[in-house]
Amino acid sequence: MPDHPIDDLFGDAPAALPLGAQAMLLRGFALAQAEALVQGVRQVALHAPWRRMQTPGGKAMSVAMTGCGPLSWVSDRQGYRYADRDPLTGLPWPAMPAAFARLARAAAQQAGFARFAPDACLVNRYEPGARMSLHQDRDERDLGAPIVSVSLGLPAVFLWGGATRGERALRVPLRHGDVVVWGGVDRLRFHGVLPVAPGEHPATGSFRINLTLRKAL
DNA sequence: TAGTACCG
DNA sequence: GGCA
Repeated sequence: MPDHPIDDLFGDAPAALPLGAQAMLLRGFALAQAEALVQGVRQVALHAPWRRMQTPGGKAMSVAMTGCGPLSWVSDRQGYRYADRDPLTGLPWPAMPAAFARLARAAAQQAGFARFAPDACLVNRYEPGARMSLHQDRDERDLGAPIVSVSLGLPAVFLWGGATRGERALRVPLRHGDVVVWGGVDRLRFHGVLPVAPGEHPATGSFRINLTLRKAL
């Protein structure tokens, strides 16, 4: 039996599910905007190409990334940071598509965070087998703003952990159009993504796309 | 340690 | 899944 009320979310569920005191899964929240969001991702990737970043330890991540907005998150042997230019091209990151910021603000408000104004969007592209190990989003200056994470295309299992790496992580299935918002006391929760299973989705083909919107400054 | 290897 |  589950030792958490939402330990198994593979079945049908309400449109909004609490993952913590200040963390919420908004099922299908981005569905109506999904086409515009995917088109925005294509536009961003034209100017800031997909690349697999290196961890500070020198290992390549399995997830291909790009970004948009005044700032975007980067990782290399030097460490994690936000940069105002794409290290690959030397150019400023592409502007954040209006649909991204609009969706993020609406999702944040729905989850109880008013006036969320993201200035950074990290775009993650998962091919089958790609994963993200348990980590914290802690490179933003102002940890008062929430994180808004939008799932598009292939489904994935989201790992929703605790304040320490050791705490058992909840397994949350995420599908096309789902949005997860976390902030406040849950802002530094560990989280990750299990390896994505092979498949095809009408919106994204053989990929899962994840938009992660933050206030970096 | 936003990763992988190896062990049970 | 847990450990280094």
